[in-house]
Amino acid sequence: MAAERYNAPDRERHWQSVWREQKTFKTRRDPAKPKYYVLEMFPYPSGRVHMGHVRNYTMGDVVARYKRARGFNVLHPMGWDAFGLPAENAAIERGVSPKGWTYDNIAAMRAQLQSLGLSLDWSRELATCDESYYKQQQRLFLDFYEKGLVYRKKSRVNWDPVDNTVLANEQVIDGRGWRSGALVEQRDLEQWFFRITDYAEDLLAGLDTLNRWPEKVRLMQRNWIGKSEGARLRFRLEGEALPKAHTELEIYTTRPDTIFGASFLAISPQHPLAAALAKKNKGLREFIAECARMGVSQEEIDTAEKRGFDTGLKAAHPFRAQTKLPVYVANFILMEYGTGAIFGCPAHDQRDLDFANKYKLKVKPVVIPEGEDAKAFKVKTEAYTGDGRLANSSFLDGMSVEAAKAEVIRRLEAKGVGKRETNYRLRDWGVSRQRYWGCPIPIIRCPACGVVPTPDADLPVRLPEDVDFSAPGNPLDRHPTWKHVKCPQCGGAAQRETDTLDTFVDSSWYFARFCSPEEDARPVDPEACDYWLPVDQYIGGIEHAILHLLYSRFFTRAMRDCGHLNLAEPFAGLFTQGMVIHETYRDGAGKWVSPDDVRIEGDGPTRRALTLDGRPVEIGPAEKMSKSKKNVVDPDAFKAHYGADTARWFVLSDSPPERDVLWTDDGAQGAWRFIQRVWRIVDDAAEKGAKPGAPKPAEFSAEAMELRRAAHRALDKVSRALDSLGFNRAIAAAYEFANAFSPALQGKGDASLAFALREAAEFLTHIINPFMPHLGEECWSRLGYNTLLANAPWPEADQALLVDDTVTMAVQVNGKRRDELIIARDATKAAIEAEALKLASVAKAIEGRPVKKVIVVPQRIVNVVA
RNA sequence: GCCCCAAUGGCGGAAUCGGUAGACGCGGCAGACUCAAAAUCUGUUGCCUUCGGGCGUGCCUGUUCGAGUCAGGCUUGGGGCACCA
Repeated sequence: MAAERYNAPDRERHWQSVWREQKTFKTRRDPAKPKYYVLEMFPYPSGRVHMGHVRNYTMGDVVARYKRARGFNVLHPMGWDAFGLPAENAAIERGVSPKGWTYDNIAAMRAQLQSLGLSLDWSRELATCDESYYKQQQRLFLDFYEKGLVYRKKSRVNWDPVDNTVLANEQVIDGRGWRSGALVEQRDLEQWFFRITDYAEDLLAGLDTLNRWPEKVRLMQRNWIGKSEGARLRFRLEGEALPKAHTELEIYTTRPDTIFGASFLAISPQHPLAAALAKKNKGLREFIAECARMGVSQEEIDTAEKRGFDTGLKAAHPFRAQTKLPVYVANFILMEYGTGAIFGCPAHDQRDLDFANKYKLKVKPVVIPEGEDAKAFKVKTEAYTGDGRLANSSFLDGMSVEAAKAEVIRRLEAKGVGKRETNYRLRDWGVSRQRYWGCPIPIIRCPACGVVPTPDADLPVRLPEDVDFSAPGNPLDRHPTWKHVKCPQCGGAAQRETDTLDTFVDSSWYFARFCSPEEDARPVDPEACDYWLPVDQYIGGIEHAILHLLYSRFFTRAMRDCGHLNLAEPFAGLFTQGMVIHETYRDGAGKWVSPDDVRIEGDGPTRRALTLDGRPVEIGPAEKMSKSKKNVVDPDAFKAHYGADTARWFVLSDSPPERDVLWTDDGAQGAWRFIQRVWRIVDDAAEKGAKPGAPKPAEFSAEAMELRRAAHRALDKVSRALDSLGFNRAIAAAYEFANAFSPALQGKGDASLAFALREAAEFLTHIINPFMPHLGEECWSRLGYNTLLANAPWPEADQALLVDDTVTMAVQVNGKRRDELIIARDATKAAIEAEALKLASVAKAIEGRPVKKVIVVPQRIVNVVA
């Protein structure tokens, strides 16, 4: 009887309802089983699931289902990164409430994700905008405050004039806001900060332990933390204009060895000394104002000239008091790094050299490259930053750079004018946002008592829902009553903090909350976290390599230090997945055209695209699917026709998961054909094969043996591929295995073949199941089981069946392949050599020359050297 | 400018250790089934060739019996950081 076509959409609805009714994926703590926590970065509830989501969540689901079959107690939860600007923009543009808009989107996306058949424990679902979630986040904020990890300071901030909010340094990309793309301005504002810099060294050292993270991400974090080792030292200042409070100037350098090459000092325009001097110096005032106007865009920084203003002050060299160095205010010195002041050594630093050349300052080489003469070595326009020997440097002469650094620091410390210091590029994390749709900062400011934490009994500090978005700025600040409260300490009139927390705070601990989402008395249940954490496999986009992953690492440490958790690193394994891309199309007028409105004709060089009514379309490069370029394939429409399994299978086939995958209609068709093929194979094998639990025959026919070998080999290959997240390789092995069924299904086998057919069909079902779980259940059922495949253990491959009795070895002559040799697996080297030399093809290639040597690598290769 | 990664047929990509390059998929070609189409199945598919063979993993050197894989030097593409002292 011919199999009916597999009706994917229908069967998928069926199996999803079975899983839901049986609560198949509800997870409980079970100390008897090894745990495995697999997590995909939770989505922002934009309202629609796109193919990128499908790929991301399918990867996690394959891992979750595979580990589950392998006997692990798997935690695989889902939630929503639900605070953020789009909800406010929707409120402004369409007059809807941010809360209503967000929860509607969540409902829509939940339904879409559920139709993908993901093995998620939906009972743990959370949204960061849930009161139950942000209540705990407010507790954490206050715990951090208590612990000294939160502080308030007036600071120069990155202000996004489009989104009307402050951005963290991490959120400024090329001088523009990461969301709005607007040119970022500098403003002075009172802001809340997390002391992430307290953990700079620990965050850096911890990277070395993360051996299941991509090296690329670790490197990016290492660079971001930006450790540099050097020295801080004080110069005595003199000069008529010298303000009383500034008789000394502290600078930071990573090259203390070049101290004798110093020819000037330079301070930032924002340095307190500059401000003090400017009070009595109009020219300097103007210079500083000019520097402040300088843009922060990439282009402006690149083209900006090194400029300085001579303050007239002189600084005494710490080791040569008679040497007086001029002190400049210079536009290239950052107040935020080191001490906001440097000594300039033009010979060995390019910026210092450019500056010195402009202002005709001395350029004295003090590090001489190997093989150069100290007297003859000159630096003109290229600074020498390499290694060498010290010269023109008093007590340092002849030393290596390393030795000189140590010696200078030793002497500075002995004189009490300097010390060794390590600096980090990493700055504290500014978390205040002047926005409505975020977690309120649970702080009250009282004119009498100052900063007062909101008492625990008053948490959560709820967001008011009667807010007005008609004017720009923060609706919380404008709200008639919300911010007015009584001071919890003195009872007097006080005000709430009206800023909300950066949404990156929300995503910095959600992975821990998933371990005990019902917990109300505290942010997390430490016992639950001890069992589930760390996340064993975290999966998400490379775009979070720095921000989210660094913040989460910081949060885990801070939570540990507040007694909530017992670990430092939240994510033991990290995988960054590639995007789903699609060709782009444009019509004659240059307008983007959707793939749905394009017909492709021809192939290779003659391949061309036309609109449905026959007008020519230009084919552009494959790019990330985006609405603006119209190159999107809608998962819902695709699923309705081909089912979720087809989409799941296709987005993981072809390309390695860390790389982009190109969506093509032909490729998707291929996945669809394969689903039908698996169904036919299993249906056929269920018909012709043995019944479930049939005894294993004592003898197998050659045909049966071949199928069994293919089955066990495929199982082994897929298992190993999945262990290393090689989804595309696992899929290739599945295809290869499916190809092996043909001979067995065509012939009229004996009982041993019937057994082999059942075994192979079961293996195929197990193998495809993590990718196509609905088809998996359908096949499992067709094979005669009334249990769920989702609960069935992964089969074990029989090692004895993985190897053949004979092997095919390549035979080379002088490194060139000339022939093959089929020989017993356990043949001795001598036997292999003898057989190889008997080959006519070998004799021919040798052309009568004497054989000098024969290299035999058993089971692999023979190389005859003549 | 500094740092990192990649490059394999018409296309996406395979190739635990240095050991038969091109698994698997897509596309192409040929055939079977069919009145025909769809669907399915079978075979074939790196390039050149005087049919002996020759050449092939971005380019050039090197190490080795043997290099996609290791080393040195380039080229091109992608990514990260960037006035960080």
